[in-house]
Amino acid sequence: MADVAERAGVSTSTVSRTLRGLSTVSPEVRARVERAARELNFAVSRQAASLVTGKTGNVAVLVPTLDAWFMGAALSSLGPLLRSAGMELSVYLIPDMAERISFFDRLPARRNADALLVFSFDLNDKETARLDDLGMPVIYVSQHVDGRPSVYVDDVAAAAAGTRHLLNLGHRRIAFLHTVGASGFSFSSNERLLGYQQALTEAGIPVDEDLMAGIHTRDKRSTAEALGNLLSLREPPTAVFAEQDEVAVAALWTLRRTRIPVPERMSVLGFDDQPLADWFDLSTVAQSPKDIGREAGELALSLINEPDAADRCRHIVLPTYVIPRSTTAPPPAEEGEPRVSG
Amino acid sequence: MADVAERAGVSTSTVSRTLRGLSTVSPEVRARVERAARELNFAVSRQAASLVTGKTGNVAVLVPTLDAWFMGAALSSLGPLLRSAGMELSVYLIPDMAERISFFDRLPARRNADALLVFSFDLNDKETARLDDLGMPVIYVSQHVDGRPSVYVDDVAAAAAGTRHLLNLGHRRIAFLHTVGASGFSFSSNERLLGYQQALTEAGIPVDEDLMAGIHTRDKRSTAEALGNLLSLREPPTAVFAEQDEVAVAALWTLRRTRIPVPERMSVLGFDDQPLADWFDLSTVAQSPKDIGREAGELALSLINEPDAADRCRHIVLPTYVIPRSTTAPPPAEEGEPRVSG
DNA sequence: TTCCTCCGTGACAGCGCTGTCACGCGAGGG
DNA sequence: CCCTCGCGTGACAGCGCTGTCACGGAGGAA
Repeated sequence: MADVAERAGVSTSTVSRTLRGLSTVSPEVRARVERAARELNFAVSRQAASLVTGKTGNVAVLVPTLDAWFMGAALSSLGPLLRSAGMELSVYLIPDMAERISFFDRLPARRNADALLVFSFDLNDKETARLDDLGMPVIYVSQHVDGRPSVYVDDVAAAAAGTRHLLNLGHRRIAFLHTVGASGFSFSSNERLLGYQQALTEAGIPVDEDLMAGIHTRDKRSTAEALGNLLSLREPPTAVFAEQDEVAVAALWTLRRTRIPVPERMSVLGFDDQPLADWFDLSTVAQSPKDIGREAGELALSLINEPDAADRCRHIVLPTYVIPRSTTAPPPAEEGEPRVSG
Repeated sequence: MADVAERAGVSTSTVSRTLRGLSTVSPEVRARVERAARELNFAVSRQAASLVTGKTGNVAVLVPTLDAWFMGAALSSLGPLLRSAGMELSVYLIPDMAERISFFDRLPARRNADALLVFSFDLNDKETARLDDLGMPVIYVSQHVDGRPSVYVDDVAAAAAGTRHLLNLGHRRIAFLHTVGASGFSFSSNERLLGYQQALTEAGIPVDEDLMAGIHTRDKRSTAEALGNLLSLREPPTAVFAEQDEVAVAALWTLRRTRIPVPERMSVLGFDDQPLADWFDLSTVAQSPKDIGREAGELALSLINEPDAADRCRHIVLPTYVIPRSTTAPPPAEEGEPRVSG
């Protein structure tokens, strides 16, 4: 910066003021400084600046994985948003328990970010408390914690809506494919199961353990086995509600293979509305990770700029939509007169 | 840090030495300092440290998107690797041309990272030159630039191998589904097309323009249209080689819908070996983004630690494998006596 | 004219660390 | 017994910025 100052014939103070866009610089000096900076290919050091201002210009995100569609989509809207606010994005990828423990033990994000976005973790109280004294705004994304800013969809309501869609079509035996062991999504997962159960109960249909199967994502055998079990029940289901589109598509594939016509003999409903769902014309419950990412980013920026604002613990709940495509229809006639609605 | 020093009854120098793990600290003092640091919940400020050392402790990655399977997988191995080396990961997401221009104009990564990994961009000479005087090692990933360190698979050879697999099965009319307009992957895309053409030429089969179709990913109609064209040719193909698994799966789905049996009437070969490919039992040409990410990360770390090492412009070429699954088989008999091999 | 104000600018301290150098002390050799 | 050596420690400057304050000069009010 001293070089720029010398070249422009001004002090470093003036260079600093110019480069930060402060208004108390005369246009002519400003032009000179900007030219000098460009000629010398100069960029201010964030490190040095942050040492003085206390702001790092960084936003950290804590994610369990980047493999999942949800993360990619959410970060795709978050990244450009932060950049346009002049912020950098630091990613802390915590794929397993060992990394998780080490993260919460050492909290490497401390002092190295102005805000932290925690994605899709099912944190325990101790971990949440640890984040509380991180000294920066912490925003919970795709999950919610009382008294802390959170951005999420209401998975319970969404799953209940999906279930009601099937109920309204006339289904009475509805299976639920529950994902287990997928790193980082147990929070949503549990809520979706709950929503399914709530909707059934509300409709006066008993929750049947036999109709709920645990699936290991990324293991296609697991889906085939679960479907095999369901199809060999004394009273098999007429519809399958999968907690994730990937699982729904795997189910679709298995069903087509065994020549069970979808949706004539079996309805299939997914959750998420990934591009995958559109390809397979899969009926699904849609959420928008792009919107979630954007809202979370905006909330982060607002909390950074005014840490004492009223929305210090605001909850932003984003909508979901049931999207009927070609894989859901009324059950076969012998199952009872189908009702037409929803 | 002064607080820790006071609490431990030592100087800040000693605290610094202890926390950096330097050996010239007596065990007893080390223990005292570590306890004090833990009690005060102290973490060193990277900003301040980097001001002195000139090292930021950051590795920046430049990516065109995070939606793609490739990026997620590559970063999944890169992230933990960097963390275990005590480095942070900064992501620069450049989804469109405007962001790209602005990135190369302002080079925000300058002075804020110790190395830059450029993923899957097809950079022009000017952009490459701009990165050259960034003052840090720049590693090209999933692409290659002469004289610069690069980590990639040989897409030409891989596509040629895939094509030969189909040729060896006896196919003579092989279509190629070429992806166009997918942000950030044009480099690989072009090389794969080239490999397809090379293998055909080598086998003495003329390259037929009619057999090469451009597909827009994430637009299922585009695949259906392309297949429609291919199936209505005077001499339709007996095999389809898609440059990406996603497109191959879309093709598979369209073919199953139209009751064209795969692989009996039509073979389908993908490229990438995403989890998707395994689900659909799709034959494919496999690459391993995890390995690519890991190699790139290791190369970055080694260039950071010894910038003048011999591998300043090393090219690391990772292997690919043709994985035959259930979607490739010899063509129908009327097409000529199938040869059995490959 | 004199005083005051205000705008644009420069000088300088200091943010929190690290690297260097100097110092004290006990051990070992002459 | 003295000198040297080396280990463990402390003092201090300085990394590249920003924020504060002081200062000079132009312009308006008294």
